[in-house]
Amino acid sequence: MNYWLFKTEPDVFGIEDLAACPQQTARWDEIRNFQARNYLRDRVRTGDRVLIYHSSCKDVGIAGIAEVVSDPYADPSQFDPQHTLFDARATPGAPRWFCVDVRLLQRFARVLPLKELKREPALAEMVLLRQGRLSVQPVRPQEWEILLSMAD
DNA sequence: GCCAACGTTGGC
DNA sequence: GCCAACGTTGGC
Repeated sequence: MNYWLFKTEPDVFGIEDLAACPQQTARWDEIRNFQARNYLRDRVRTGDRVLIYHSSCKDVGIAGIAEVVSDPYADPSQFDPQHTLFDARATPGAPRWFCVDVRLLQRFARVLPLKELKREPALAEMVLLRQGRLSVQPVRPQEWEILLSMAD
């Protein structure tokens, strides 16, 4: 079982939107970055745990945790000519982009601010703090534990 | 809205 | 394959 951090813009789809979905479950799709795609396709599996991270918004930080409830499958949006993320180079036999389904496990009482993560020495090696612009990224088990204790 | 960082594209 | 130009992400 692996740990991940998924970024989302809450103005588009945030943790409150996930909470409002049937079974608090939604498709995590529209990933169009190769590094993120490779993690999704090759490493993310049913049962993995995910930090839901809110970006480009007022309260930037970790909003809660979710569980991956499907193995990766072809992101349907790549095949839809009406979709802004339609990819003419993708076919059902050779999809280029992938998604998974996630189910909300816990919405934190408060969004754990990015500012606090930056202050915590034990989190200095987090991918989130080391590399920008990666919407699906691995989280180390020890980082996961620290983050959950910080959220209490 | 600014702008730094970084990914992608395309000419050569 | 290099690298400049361009586009996007994302914090502030």
